[in-house]
Amino acid sequence: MPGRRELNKEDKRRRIRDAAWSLFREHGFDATTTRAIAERAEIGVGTLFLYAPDKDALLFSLFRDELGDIVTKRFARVPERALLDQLLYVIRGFYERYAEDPALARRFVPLILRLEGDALASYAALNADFFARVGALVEAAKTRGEVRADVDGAVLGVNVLAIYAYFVLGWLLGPAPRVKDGLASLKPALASLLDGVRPVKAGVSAREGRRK
Amino acid sequence: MPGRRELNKEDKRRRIRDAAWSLFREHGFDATTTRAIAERAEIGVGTLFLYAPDKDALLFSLFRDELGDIVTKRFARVPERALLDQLLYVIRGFYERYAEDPALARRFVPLILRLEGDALASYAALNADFFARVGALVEAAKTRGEVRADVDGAVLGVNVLAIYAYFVLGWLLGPAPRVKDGLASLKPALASLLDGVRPVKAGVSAREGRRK
DNA sequence: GCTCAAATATGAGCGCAGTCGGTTTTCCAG
DNA sequence: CTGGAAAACCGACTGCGCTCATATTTGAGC
Repeated sequence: MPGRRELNKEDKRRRIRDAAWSLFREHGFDATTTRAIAERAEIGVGTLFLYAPDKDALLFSLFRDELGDIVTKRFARVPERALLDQLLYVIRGFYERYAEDPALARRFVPLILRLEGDALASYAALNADFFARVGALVEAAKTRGEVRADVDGAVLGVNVLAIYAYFVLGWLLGPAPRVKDGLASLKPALASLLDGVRPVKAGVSAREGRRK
Repeated sequence: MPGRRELNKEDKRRRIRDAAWSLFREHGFDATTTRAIAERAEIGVGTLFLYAPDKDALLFSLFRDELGDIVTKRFARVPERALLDQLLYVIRGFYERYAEDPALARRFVPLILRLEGDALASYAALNADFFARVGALVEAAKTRGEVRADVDGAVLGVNVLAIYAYFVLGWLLGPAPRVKDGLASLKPALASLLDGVRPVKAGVSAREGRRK
């Protein structure tokens, strides 16, 4: 049962998030001062740093929360189609979000490589959730006969994320990333990964089977 | 013919490099102030920023130069053995260097994702040089019959770097990276990549051929 | 050797992120 | 309702990265 204290904190958290997103969008990450964020959120500077250990961590948590929401929402509405299409449906959510704020996204991604302690743990949890959900899709695909029964869903999840990460990185670092282009280059790579786990029909290799 | 002006600049560059490495090693990147670097290099703070656009760029250029040297030196002494061993000989140079300063290396790697302008160009040049040298090794391996004649050496170079990057990243982000562990996990991945380009002997697949 | 413009060097100063000792708000036991 | 402890908040302050107006050094032309 949340008391006044917890409600106030929740409200401040919301105001900080809104203030930070709007200012980062208006002026960019570097040109936005922590004072300006505090002012728009109607709190003192000192208070801001009670809610985020530093400015980088603030940006990181903004994106991490949204990516978490995207995972939840997209997996809840996964289309009843082939595994590849299901994966692309989820991943499209990431691409669309990044494309909304490409400059901020470019600032966000390198932060992942510098995570430590709690922030690392929270990101790892997000990743683990993603793996598990991909694993569930893979299991369902097995019952449909799209994937060999002996494939480990969790391992496949890791591979999917690795390939996604590699492509989204190249896409983000390039000039003016467009969702369409990003998905177009990712799709064949994922398709090739999934080809490797398709059940092999007698006398026909997985790759040839797909071409039919 | 270098005049006094050029000699002075070269000397300052050297002093800055030495001062920065020693201080970064002693106190870490964040705890080292630009004032301290300038003082140990016996120059003014303002002068330091004539030689590096900012503190991050300074760390970046230190590592980039050393990695460039490693590429040159290691490729000059590549052993006359199988392609995989040659690649691992070169890459071991990177692992050993990173292992010397793991904390600084962790700070360095994310900087690569934020490169722009001249710094990006200089890093791209380093990469291109690496690809070309790997390409030369691949060509030599072709004449020895280790690699199929139709394989594009440059493309293989890109793949080698991609796999290396993936593994070195995971290794660096883990606790207390040891050279032995890093190479042990990288080796099978590279071996698998090279298996894919081995000449196929009649009636024996590349992978089975390797197992003999 | 002297002159002077261009190149190079300098450190006081500025704006920022982040801290910390003091203040206010919240909660609950009595 | 009240006392007081704990939690939350605050903004003046600190120390840092980086700038820029000024000073110094260099070397070509004479």
